[in-house]
Amino acid sequence: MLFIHMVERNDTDHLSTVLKATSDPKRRSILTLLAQEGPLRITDIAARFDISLNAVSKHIKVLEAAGLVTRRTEWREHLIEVQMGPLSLVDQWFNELRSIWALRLDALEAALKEDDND
Amino acid sequence: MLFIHMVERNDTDHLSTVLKATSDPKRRSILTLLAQEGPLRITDIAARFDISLNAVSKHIKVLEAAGLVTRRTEWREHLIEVQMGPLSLVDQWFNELRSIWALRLDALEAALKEDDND
DNA sequence: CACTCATTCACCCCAATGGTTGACTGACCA
DNA sequence: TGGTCAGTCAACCATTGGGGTGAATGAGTG
Repeated sequence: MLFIHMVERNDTDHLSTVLKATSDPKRRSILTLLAQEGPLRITDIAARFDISLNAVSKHIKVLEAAGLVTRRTEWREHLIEVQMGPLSLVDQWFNELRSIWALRLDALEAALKEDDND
Repeated sequence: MLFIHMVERNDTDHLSTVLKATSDPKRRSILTLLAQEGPLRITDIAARFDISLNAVSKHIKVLEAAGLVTRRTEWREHLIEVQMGPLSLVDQWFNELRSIWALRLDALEAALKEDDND
């Protein structure tokens, strides 16, 4: 089983991890870079940003834990690839929140209409 | 001008703030509560969760800074109301990332087809 | 003016985060 | 086997973050 480190206790935790991972501008830049250039090595990523190799390595680990990135160790290099999957977890939660909110407004509106009839 | 504290230096910062604000499970719970029950006082919110009034006050400030919540000081109470607006900022960024990614895949596919013709 | 209630402020605590440097592992090359 | 390159580990530092307590503010109410 690959991606063991990506498994989370529950969805709430995973959602938190994804949101936190994307909340850092540098990590978002990394994701964008990977999206446009395809799989890259840690070293390549470090070269683009004014950041130490070590710092990039840590960022990648955070993204990896969120499942936003996977690692393909090929040859002696680690190829890092972006993954869009986890984003839908966020979409899902947002839409849930929005629908809960809309539901309440609908009920409120209905109640007001009811009031009109009195 | 209302919502001065909500104004951010730039969109990137605002996006980070929104993502960070939503990355905390307790804050997400607060947002959900507000979505289903409508505007509530800080005290009301604190009563639902096993958390001090002070902690809630801090969370609200974080959500407020992200624009995910607004405060209507009515009477002697602060009514906190959820705002869906900032969520679309995240949607937007996600969709941008996805389209950058898709674009690269399309180009790759085209290149492969080109290769077939040789 | 005194009292109460809602919220914030000022600190303190501790855990986590982003960053650094320097040493280490592991794979390939000569 | 010695060298070089990719990446991680370990230790450290400064900052932030979530939480708590107790005092202060500020707007009603009596």
